[in-house]
Amino acid sequence: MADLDHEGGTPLYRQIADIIAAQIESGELQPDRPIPSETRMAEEYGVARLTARRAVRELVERELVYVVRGKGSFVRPEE
Amino acid sequence: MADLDHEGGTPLYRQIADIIAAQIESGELQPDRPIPSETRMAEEYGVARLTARRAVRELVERELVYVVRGKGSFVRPEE
DNA sequence: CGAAATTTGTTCGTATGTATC
DNA sequence: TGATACATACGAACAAATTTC
Repeated sequence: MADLDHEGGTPLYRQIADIIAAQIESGELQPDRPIPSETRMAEEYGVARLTARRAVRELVERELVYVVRGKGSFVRPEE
Repeated sequence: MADLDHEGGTPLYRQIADIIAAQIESGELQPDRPIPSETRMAEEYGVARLTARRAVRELVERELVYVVRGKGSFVRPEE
């Protein structure tokens, strides 16, 4: 699992964000349920925590995720 | 705010360092109080974090600032 | 009540690659 | 050729909120 392209074009954080986004849109990750923690994602995809963190930031900017400090990051429910 | 001269002569990092230095000398930034973080400065002046970092290095070389890893950069108190 | 574990938040430290002047 | 500057990425330290026991 979690084969990222370390070569050219797409940054790792965006690749990860795209994977999570797909899981949200497929319903694999459900509204108001947590997505994997930054630490978990870092392990999962073999990246640094900060890179996982950037992926989460991307998802927040895409309005797919909201974050609660000390608790986790969650799938944003539909309007 | 924070209009830097992207044209000729003075490097961006030195321009930023000069701005911070002026704020220190005016008392706007006080001894043992933090100066803006590298990330903050990067946003503020529209430069890369590494460029902000070079500005901080300049200030350290001028003995106006000291840096503590994981905490921040601070105005160096008078002798 | 408190201590520990988990999780996000923020900061500086470092390295590589690319582009521009 | 060298200095400047940007983007990405990993590492390390510290801080704060939350949960669990």
